[in-house]
Amino acid sequence: MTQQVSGQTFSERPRAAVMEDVAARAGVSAMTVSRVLNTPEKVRPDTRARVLDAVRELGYRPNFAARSLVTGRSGALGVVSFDTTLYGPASTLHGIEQAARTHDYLVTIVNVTTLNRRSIAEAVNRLRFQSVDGVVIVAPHESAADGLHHLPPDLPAVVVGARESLPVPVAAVDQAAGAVRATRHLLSLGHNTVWHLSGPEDWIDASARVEGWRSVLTAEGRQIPDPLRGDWSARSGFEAGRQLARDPEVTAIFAANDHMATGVLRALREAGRRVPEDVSVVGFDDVPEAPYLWPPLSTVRQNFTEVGRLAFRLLLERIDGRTATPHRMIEPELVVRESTGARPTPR
Amino acid sequence: MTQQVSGQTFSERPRAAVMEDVAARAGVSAMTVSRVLNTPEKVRPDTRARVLDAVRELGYRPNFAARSLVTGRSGALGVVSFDTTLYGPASTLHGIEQAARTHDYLVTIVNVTTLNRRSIAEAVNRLRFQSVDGVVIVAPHESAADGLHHLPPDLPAVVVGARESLPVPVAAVDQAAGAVRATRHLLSLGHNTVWHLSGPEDWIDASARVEGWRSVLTAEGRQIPDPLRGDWSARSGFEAGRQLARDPEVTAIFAANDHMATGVLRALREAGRRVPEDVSVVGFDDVPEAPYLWPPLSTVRQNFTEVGRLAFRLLLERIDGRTATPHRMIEPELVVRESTGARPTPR
DNA sequence: CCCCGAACTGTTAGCGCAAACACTCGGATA
DNA sequence: TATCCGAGTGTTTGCGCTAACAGTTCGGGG
Repeated sequence: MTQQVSGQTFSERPRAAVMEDVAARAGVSAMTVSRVLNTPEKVRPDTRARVLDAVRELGYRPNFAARSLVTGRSGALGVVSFDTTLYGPASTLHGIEQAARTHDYLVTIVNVTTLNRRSIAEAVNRLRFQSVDGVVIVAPHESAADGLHHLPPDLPAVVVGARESLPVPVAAVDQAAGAVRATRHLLSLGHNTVWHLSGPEDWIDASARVEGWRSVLTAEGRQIPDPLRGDWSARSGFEAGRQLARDPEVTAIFAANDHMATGVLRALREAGRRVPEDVSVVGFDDVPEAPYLWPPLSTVRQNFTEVGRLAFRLLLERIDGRTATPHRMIEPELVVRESTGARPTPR
Repeated sequence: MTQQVSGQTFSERPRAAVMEDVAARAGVSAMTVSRVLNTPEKVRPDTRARVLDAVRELGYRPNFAARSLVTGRSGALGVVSFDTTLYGPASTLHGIEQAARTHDYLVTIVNVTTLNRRSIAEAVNRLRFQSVDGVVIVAPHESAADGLHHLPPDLPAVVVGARESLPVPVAAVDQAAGAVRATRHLLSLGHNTVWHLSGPEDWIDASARVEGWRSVLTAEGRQIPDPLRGDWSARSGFEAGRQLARDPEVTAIFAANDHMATGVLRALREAGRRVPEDVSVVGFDDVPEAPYLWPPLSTVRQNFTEVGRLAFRLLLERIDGRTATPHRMIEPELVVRESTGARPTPR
């Protein structure tokens, strides 16, 4: 059955080696090869060596589909995320992937455009049928909660960034604590109160930051201005900033993320209000460019990479059947730069 | 084994339905179910409807592992990327994932910390081990070229952002063309020449932008200043900006990305040089916050999402055995905002 | 010297699906 | 009327692997 001219009819290359080929070459049964690969300690050292030689010589790689069909395991993890172009989710994903890689897991991602019960179920199902061993769900929206309460009970899952206690472990940054730090910092500089530009309504991080900010003002007996609402974008920060710039009472602004703070900075400039001489501004996230804005932005740093690592650790505990820590918080850190200063002395 | 009320979202059933269950419910054989799913036109409409009803009622989803075992396909794609927290790679990944999802492909990612022959081979092998149907390699480094020339010939692959012609299809943005546009724009505003802050040495995008910039200056017979070198970060932009601010000759700066441009803007401010009255600045990328910097940054927009989509399309052609377009360029677009203006009239 | 169990290796079966082939049946064809 | 045809469906088989169980070997205790 010689192959003649090209024709590309059938690959002239011999088929990829399968377990049986390795077994034949090593003079053992396929089962022994399987054992060498999965439970090497149960095979006599010299047999093991012979098998491993054969594996190497044939360039054998086990067929993932076959293994996964019979074991129900895949060595892959699923990540359901909302929008991986945002700085936070992208960094979290990166942290998860990094941790997974060092433990020989692969990461499969599914982005969803909306977070609700149906979209989460659908994404999880897609992953489940790819036989992932577990899923991490990055769910920064309040509206995701419903979906998170109805995850399939037999699939190890971990949630990143959810608020309340769930039937699954949660890894999150303590948003409220970050907001508390930002607000206290501004008050400590002498400002009478702090205006807040919050994130969009449905976001957990946004409302947690509002709560942290409000709690400090309440505790200190300060006036609590109505928070303005943005959508995380620099554009919305700019618009809110224009509004705030008009009010001479405003001397301290806490923006719920750095991009909005960027817009606020610009709006203040354009309105002729100097930062930090006239108005102090604090952001949230500590995006890489924050130190190089003008002026360098004081902000609250969230260690997303750490969150990703934590999420992976929790998931691994789940997969291995160890009882997992139910809820773990990572503390954010206030980073003071030059966008915050003492309250201007009233003339 | 009665089902309780249940919110249809996930089956409480101990075992998920398999094809045989669907077949039994529809009163047909498993093979017919398989045909309904794969080649519906070969099944009589009423039979097809009965089967689809059964599929819906049982919440049946085919088992990927089993299908993949028999077809040799997995419905998963691999993406090898360098650093998915950078804006460009993250957006590209997002574009790939989006395109893949609409075609019912899943995306598995592997990040590498360095791009060389070994790391690429290693990443590709990990993916291959998972039986991905093909891989997209996002390889923005010159040093990746070696690895890209030695990809396994039997695995469909596509490269994003490589420069030269490779044995595999390439999807890329025409970086040089973008640089040409930015440089021409500045010259057309009356500047005598344009200073360039480039990206790090090993990056293809960086050197392509240098070439585009240099070619325009050469063609127009302008003085060609030594380009400064940054590392994409706002920090490096800031440092370069301080240096440039000292030289009164400098009236036009083309920074190789927006983050560096952000740093340049700040350095110029601090040195008391106004933008755009004294110095014009152009960036590259059009990051979301670019319109909200102060002043709004003129820049070159790269449509990363489109690149991702293109890469997926090329890969799909490869997988399906159609002859793929070897090299496809996407044109970047100059976006003029307020950081560029006429050359200051020399006193 | 035999029996027994631990350590190792082999055999059988089947995971869920689709390719290949076999069958059925009604209508068109000669 | 006998035959063919082909659309529609069923049956068999095996993809490559591992779980479960069945042998085999070997050394030590009775």
